[in-house]
Amino acid sequence: MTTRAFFDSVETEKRPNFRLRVLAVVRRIPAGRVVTYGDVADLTGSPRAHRAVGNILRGCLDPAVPCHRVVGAGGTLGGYGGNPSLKRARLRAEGLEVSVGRIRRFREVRWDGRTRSASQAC
DNA sequence: ATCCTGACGCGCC
DNA sequence: AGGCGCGCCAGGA
Repeated sequence: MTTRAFFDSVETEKRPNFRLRVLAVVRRIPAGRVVTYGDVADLTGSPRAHRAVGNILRGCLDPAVPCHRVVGAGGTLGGYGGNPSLKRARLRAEGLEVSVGRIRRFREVRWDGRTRSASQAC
């Protein structure tokens, strides 16, 4: 199944597996951009499921899912399976600045979920 | 079906 | 400014 077909199937279903929706959203996050757990929950259609989102990402080992781009509210780092340093490294590798456990210029790098391509001006 | 657990969020000390 | 506690939701036992 193509990526597009996968997204479509997820979008069209009324109440598809929450996990699939979460993964679908996370996969859309452009490199160099971040979203909060709450944002992901919102994009999946369950605005208050932010906590469940973290639960889902907890056991996500799929490299196709850039879960390091999912951060805490306000730009806090959030969790990463006990490897916050790895999360920082990956974010920095994408050009993001992290200081004292917070994403710098969070407002600017926060992805709104609208664009799928990373047309991000530095 | 019920209870418990969190990679959370946010209001309140 | 920082920490604590309660609320919330989907999964798994």
